Amino acid sequence: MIAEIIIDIQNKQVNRSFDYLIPSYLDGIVLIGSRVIVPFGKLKRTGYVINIKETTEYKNNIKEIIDVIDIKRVLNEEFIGLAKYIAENNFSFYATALDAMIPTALKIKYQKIVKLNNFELLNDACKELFKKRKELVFDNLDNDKQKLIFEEIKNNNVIIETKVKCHKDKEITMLHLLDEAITPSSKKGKELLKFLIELQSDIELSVIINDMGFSKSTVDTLSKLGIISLYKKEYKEETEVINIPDKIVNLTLKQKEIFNEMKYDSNNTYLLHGVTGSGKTELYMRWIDEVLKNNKKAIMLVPEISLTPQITSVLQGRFKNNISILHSRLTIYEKYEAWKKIINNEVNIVIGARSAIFAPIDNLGIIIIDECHEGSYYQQNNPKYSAIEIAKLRSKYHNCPLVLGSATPNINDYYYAINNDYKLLELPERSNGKRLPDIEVIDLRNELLSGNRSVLSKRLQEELIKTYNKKEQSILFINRRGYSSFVMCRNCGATIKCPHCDVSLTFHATTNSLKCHYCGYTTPNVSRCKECGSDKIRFVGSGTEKIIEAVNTLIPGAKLLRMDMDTTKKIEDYEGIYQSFKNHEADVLIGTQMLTKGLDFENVTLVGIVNADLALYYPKYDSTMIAFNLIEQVSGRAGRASKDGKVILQTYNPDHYVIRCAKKHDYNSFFNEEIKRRKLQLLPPFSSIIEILISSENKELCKKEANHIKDSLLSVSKSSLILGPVEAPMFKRRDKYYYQIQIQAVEDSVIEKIKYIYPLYQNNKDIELSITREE
DNA sequence: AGCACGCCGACT
DNA sequence: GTCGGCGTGCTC
Repeated sequence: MIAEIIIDIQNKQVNRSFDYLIPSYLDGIVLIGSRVIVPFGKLKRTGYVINIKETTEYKNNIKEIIDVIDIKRVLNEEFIGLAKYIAENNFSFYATALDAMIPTALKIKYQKIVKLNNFELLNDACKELFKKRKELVFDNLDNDKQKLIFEEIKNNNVIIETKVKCHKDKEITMLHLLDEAITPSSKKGKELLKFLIELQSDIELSVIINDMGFSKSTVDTLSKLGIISLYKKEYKEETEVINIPDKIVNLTLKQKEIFNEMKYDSNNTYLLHGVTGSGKTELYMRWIDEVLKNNKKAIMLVPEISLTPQITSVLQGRFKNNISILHSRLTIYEKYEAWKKIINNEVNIVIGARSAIFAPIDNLGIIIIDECHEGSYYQQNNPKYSAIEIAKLRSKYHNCPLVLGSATPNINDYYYAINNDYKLLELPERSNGKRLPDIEVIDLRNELLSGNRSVLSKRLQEELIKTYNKKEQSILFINRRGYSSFVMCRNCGATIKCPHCDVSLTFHATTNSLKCHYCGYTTPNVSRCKECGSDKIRFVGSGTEKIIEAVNTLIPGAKLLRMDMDTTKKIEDYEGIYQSFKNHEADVLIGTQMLTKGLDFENVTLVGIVNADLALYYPKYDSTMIAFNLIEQVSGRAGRASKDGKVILQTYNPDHYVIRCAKKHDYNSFFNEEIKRRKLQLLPPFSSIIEILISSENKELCKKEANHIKDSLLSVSKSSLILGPVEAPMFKRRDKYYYQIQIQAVEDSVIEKIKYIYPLYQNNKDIELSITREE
């Protein structure tokens, strides 16, 4: 038999299958989805079997498969199909796509162990091998003995198990200040000491070197002098299982109606449109329950940030140890353990972020994607794919329903739903009967006119005080981090920019430094303008720290908590802040995007959106939708329990339809406005859009190539609208320049051309292409 | 990816 | 004359 094999090399030139002969002793062992070792040119490489056939077209000498890696295959026909889809539709290599479906642990060190199943039935030569032992290391056996073992596998007398060498958990080196009385002799050493004294806490070595720019030798010197000590900290996630007791909630009439709409033996896509707090999770669990009753299994995807005790503990409470939770922060080994459990049918439910859509579940009964509008379901690279697309394919393969749940569905999804491509399930009310919080819109132009220079409007100030006095909690939302968005010289107007990227540096008060939000470049704060020497440097914009300052001044007694990328680098930080705010250890929570998602605080009655406009002006066609979603999600944090909530939204654009519709929590009106605009401008879902991002360290070359690409696209286009090339929203980042071309109303001829052009740049070291397609 | 073949410049 | 640069092409 002949095997079609994809070689595990991510390169355009070998991005196709090669035929190999399956030696007879591997017949029935090498299957579709097996990983094998093959001779490839002068080297040995691993390969994936994607098909098995009788004959080959290849005219030259065909080579034999050397060995199988997994006796029990790690992939099957379904996953080979998915990989094919990803490779052919997302501009990625077969090898990359296949690689994404296998747990990392299996790719590194593994050992095949031969275990005895039935000693008596073994042939004599094998009996000899097992005389003294119960198990053997397969790789230590010579070729002939291995062949004997293969026979015994087929007869089921021995079993092969793969043992993965446990990887040590990642360790990070920490720097600790021991004795600040000793003075180092070097200039750099003094600088570092001063920094550490000001910092008042331990810090990662990597931050000192990569972000602060100190050298390892400076650190070593201080360590030798006994000023600091270095120690290793384990970087490990202990997922604490908080088994909250399961409370069975009675479904409302509306919920019951929706619950009964589910057709379990169909591959329907359902769009569950339910406002925050409408009880979507309870429905998910009931559907899963039904599926389990039919001896089928379930996958549920949630955005990464929701993978915190809140939602997982609810599900764990209901389904106990029948559920496997796939964190992205699990160690390689833990992920492998979870994967093995799924393959061995020890769990029937998988919950996880994007990549959990590849969970090796064989008997799927339902797939649920919560908060389906979230961008995190798209993987940008290696390989590029949409978990929702994959979910649709798996739903077809298993003939099981797919549920997309959201309070603010993507325009496209809602459009498909009202056109009956999806089944629309509407859940318009909160399950506790509470109204959604009122949104009060504050026109910031009036604030400025009346002389209020604070980042907080008069009304927001009043409400903050009122809430504090009632001993209730508030959340302030801002979508910028750091103290201010940028630092500017009042005298000459110069801003301080990152030397590697086209962005202004952000001032961070805690370290008194300027940091590039994008590449992490950090430099000490300056007191004088580098251009004109003036000391009139001021901070423009309003980041988290500035708001904290304003609230501190407003209510000196209030305890504040901050949640942004600076305070919340790890999931534990997030959980810590979440728990502490939930326990009312602080009165006001101030933060960025992070706090828009899934947080459930009973005592929060006020939400302030400090500036709603920033999201509106992001230069992408769907920025309006993102802004609307953001406002809805943040508002949903107010008044979740018995108390009514209130939202204060500050904006310079009170008349914008996004703000008008969000004020009334009116998704349908927003949808109608938005779909009108999209129809007019020929944007998705009325056409598909392709964005080509061309990047290079050489600005001129980049521009030249971008124009070149545009010209060749124009030559095949009849009616497509080809825009650009223009400088991308962030023109320069990490020392590279970015140009973009946007294509609307994409024709097949243009797609074909792109498929032709893309590989041409694959091996180009100077130019990089990135292509995104939206339907 | 890795390796061979092949065609031009600066050296013992 | 040849050693070695890296452009191009091939691997079942």
